[in-house]
Formats: sequence, C-alpha cells, structure tokens
Amino acid sequence: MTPKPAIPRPVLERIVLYLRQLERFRRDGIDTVSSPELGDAVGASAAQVRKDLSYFGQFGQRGHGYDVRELARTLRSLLSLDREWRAALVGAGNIGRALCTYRPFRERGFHIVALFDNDPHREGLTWARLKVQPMSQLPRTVRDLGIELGIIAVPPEAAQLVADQLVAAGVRGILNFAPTRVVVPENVPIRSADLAVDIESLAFLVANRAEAPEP
Amino acid sequence: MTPKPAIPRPVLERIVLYLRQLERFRRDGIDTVSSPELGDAVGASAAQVRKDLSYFGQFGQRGHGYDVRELARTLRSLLSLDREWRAALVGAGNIGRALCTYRPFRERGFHIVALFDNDPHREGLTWARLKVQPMSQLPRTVRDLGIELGIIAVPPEAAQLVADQLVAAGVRGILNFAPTRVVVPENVPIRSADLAVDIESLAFLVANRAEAPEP
DNA sequence: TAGATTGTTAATCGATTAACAATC
DNA sequence: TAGATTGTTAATCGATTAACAATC
Repeated sequence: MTPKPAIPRPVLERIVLYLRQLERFRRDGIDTVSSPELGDAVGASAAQVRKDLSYFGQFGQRGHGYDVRELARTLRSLLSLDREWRAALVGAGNIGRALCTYRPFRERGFHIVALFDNDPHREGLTWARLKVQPMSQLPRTVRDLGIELGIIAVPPEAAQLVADQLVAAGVRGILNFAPTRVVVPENVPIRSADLAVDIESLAFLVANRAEAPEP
Repeated sequence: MTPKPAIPRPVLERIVLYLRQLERFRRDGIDTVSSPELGDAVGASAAQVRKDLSYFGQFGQRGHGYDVRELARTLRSLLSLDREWRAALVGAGNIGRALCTYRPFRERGFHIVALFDNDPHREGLTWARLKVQPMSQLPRTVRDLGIELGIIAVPPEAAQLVADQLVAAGVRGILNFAPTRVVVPENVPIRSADLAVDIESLAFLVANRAEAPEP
C-alpha cells in the first residue's frame, strides 16, 4: 500500500496561490484558463503550474485548459478550504488585535473564536466581540468550541510555553507569529510567520542589491 | 572581476536566525558556541550552520567554535542591521496599526516614520505619534525623511498601485502584507508576508497530517 | 600533544525547467 | 482535421548533507 506522496511545501504554497487567482478569474467572469495564463498571474511558469497540479490529480482538458470554476472548487476541497476552521488566538497585543478582524482569514473561513492572555491587565478586554480569557480556560474552551488551530501572538519569551499549552489543550495545528523557534510534537503542524526575518532579509537585499540588473 | 556570489534566499533567512540566537546567547552570558550548539538552537544542522556562514566568510576558530559577541557583531554588520532603517507604512488599517508599534521591528532599528492612507476617513488619524497622510504626500515625505523602505498594508486590490507609488517615490525595498502578487522593477527587492498562504497551507497539513509519525 | 571543531569538497537529495507524446 | 494545451518524463539546476583534511 503506497502512502499518498507528500506534497512538497513550495508546491502547497503555490497551489494556495493558484486557488486564490482562480477565484479572481471567476469574479472577473473568466471561465477557462491555460497553464501559461494561470502561471503569469501568480508569477510561476506554465510547466510549474502543470507539475504542481499533477501532485493532486488531472484537472485540465488538453487543447483547452482548465475550467476555472471547477478547478477552484476542486482545489478548495483538496485543501480543506471548503469548510470553517476555528482558531484560538493567544496574545492580546497589537498583532493579536489585528488578526482578530483580519479579512483574508475571515474570507477563507478561518474564525478566531476565542482570545487568551495571561496579563491580568488585559483579561476582560473585549475585541471583536471576544472577551480575553485567562490561559487556564484554554483546555475547556478548545474542547467546548471545537477549536482546531492555535495562533501564537505573544512575545518570544512566552511562545514555547504557549505552544505547549495549545498542544496540551488539543489544537491540531499552530500558526506562530512570535519571532522565535517553537518546538511541537511532529503530528502537530506548525507554520511560522516571522515578520522580523522578512524585513531583516529585505534590508540585506536593499543594502546589497545588484547594481546592474540583468539585460 | 567576479561579482560577489549571491546569497541563496534560504541561507539569508537562516543567517538572520543565527544572529538572533547569538544575541540571545549573549544575553544569557554565553561567550562561545560551536556549530552544533547554534544549529540545535535554531533547528538547523551543524553542517548547515557552517556552510551558511561560509557564504559570508570565516568566523570560527577550529577546535573552539565561534565567539558569540564577535560573530553577532559581524553578522549585524554584514546584514546591515547595525544601523537604522526608515520605512513608510501605507494602509492605516488593522495590520498597519499593529506594525506601527511592532517591537521586533523597533528592536532591530526598523522605524516606521510616516503613515499613509487614501481613505479620507482615516486622514488625520494619529497612531504612535504619526499622523495619517494622503498618498499625495508620499514623494515629498520619502525624500524629506530619507525613507528607504515601504510597507504595504492595504487591501489586495490596491496593492499594485501602492507599490507603483512607493517605487516612484523612491523607496528601495518593499515589504508586502497584501495577499496578492505585486510586480516591481527588479532593482527593488520585495518580500511578501502572506499570512493567508500561511494559515491556508497549515489547514491543509492539519487536514492531511501524517497518521503515523516516523519512528 | 590530543581532542575538538572548523571550513570546504564531494555526494546526495529535491525541486525546477524543458521537452514532447498524448489527446481534446 | 489542425491547432492548442495538457500531463509526464527526462534533464538541469540548486540546496542540503556527509565526510574529512586542516588546524586551533
């Protein structure tokens, strides 16, 4: 029995982009796209589009391309984005507040349904209709609300402890915004959005940017 | 004349992590680290640490390891993180507000010194001592304040236009938070922090996570 | 000196690109 | 049918890992 081959990370991320673009095409009334068209729109090559899609199956029609609406629906389903996801957000600070009402999350069905912070000054605050709860409430709330995802938006010093608590409470995946490494059991996927790494590497590129762009 | 070899993107990102970790070691009073120690701390192999550092030079002492303080200072300098960077933030929405006071940026010398938004409802708002300016002020402000970086925190529909305006105004690098592709001249480095891609790919991994972790 | 650890080269692995037969 | 475009295989490219001589 062959276990389904793992999707390489870069492929997965591009598939997400393809889906997003397909939905935009749809909104623009476009019914069919070819791999070069889809590639152009997201900054990938036609070959890459086809190769990436082939990890998931065969969706095109030779000579014609892909049906926008159908491929979008299929990818949404394959990515499990055709349903709601409930998340607990830990850290009632600045980014935390922003994420509570973050449109791209909402539009995709990601709902932050509980808010936690251990700072007594923040307990009882209400953001986007959510009351900030103490961490002691985490396990109960995760269970009661059927929360599957945890979002870490605390200072780096606290991130590992929070991750441990999230895992213990039963979340199945973690999105980490703290600029630090967090170790979790390998059956709990974790993705880090490390904004500091982004801006710092950008600064390096600016400071050392190619004098002469290729002709 | 050999142009200095480009640093691969993954290498650059890890170097940023090494620097961060070295500074933590320093704060903990650790004076010397070996490549396995540094690697462990950031989740890289010892070989990778050494290989990565070798893109920038030779910093270790055989038989002893690396001097924490000295390597940190050297990397800070090579990454151009031993100086201040001024950024203009476009988009006075939720993420914009969070970024204005985002500690990891501040601590690294990234200062948001001007705030722009074209929504008349937001003009005149003041966040973190910055008054929201209309986009028409961008070129003048970039010039007057010596702004080098632009941060895009507007809805995806507006992102490309804002990027064009930032480039025209003279910023040298862009950090894009809008969940969309943005095209800029190739002498302007751009990094995208696409939080939607992060959470969506996380959801896929959760929904399809390996039943049995490797033994 | 002996032990430890670097810096670098060679081997491996994985991802991207190119090419093209299949086929709508 | 002829033209277009897919799905896939093979070739290339790039990044990671392993190994080890150099050397502190």
